Amino acid sequence: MTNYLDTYFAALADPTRRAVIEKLTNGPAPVKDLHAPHDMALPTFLKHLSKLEAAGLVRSEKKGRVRIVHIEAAPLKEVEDWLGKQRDIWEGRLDRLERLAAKLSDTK
Amino acid sequence: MTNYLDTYFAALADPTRRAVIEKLTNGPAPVKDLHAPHDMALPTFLKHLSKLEAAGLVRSEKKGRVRIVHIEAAPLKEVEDWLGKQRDIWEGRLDRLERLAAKLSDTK
DNA sequence: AAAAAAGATAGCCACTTGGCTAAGTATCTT
DNA sequence: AAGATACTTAGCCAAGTGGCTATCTTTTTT
Repeated sequence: MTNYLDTYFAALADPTRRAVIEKLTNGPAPVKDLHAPHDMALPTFLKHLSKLEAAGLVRSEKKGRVRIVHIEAAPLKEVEDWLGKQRDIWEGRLDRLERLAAKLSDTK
Repeated sequence: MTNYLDTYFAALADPTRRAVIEKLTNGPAPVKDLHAPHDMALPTFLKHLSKLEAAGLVRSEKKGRVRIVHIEAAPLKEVEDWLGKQRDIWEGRLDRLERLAAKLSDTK
């Protein structure tokens, strides 16, 4: 039962990788640009990138000698949805079934 | 610059720990009950719990020989907010400054 | 007072992670 | 054709993670 959420959360549990995501929300970028602000060796940075890509949070294509990376929206939505669902419950909101039940008992 | 988000995401990057969070949204519970559905030794499970508590996603007090665990809402909200912020940008929505700029250039 | 219940602590292990350097492979530029 | 650019690959390492068993300690229960 290894959920995709595992890899999503794991991929986001690192400041370097979150910074990459943040930058990519402004549009695709080549590896070099993404690497520039991070004070670490390129191979180290590439490991972060490939972890993001393995998780499916990011995709990339190579054009010439440059690799262009772009964000993948859907997974982040999934993570957000999981969190939202938990919040709905702990905030005491009713889920659909409970709403329906409440409605039915109202009209009786 | 080690953000709290690091530990939040890391703590949530495991199905056992997310299951605990899910269960706790329905209210506080003792360690035994939280452990029951998970097929692993208690000490192993306790490590997961203490990781959740170290991250601040959960708190607990001991009453007699039982430890009652309850969820902490604020951190999950923070995680959700970070994700929401990213989505706002990649969906092409404008942030406050940009809205302001747009407004100003409209009225000129 | 003894036994059972509920955790806590200690210590071991295989595997992953995040960092590095060194060296290789393409693809432009000059 | 040579040199510079932009990655890529390989291999090493220390620290962290998730799992286990065995052994306490502390409350209840009987």
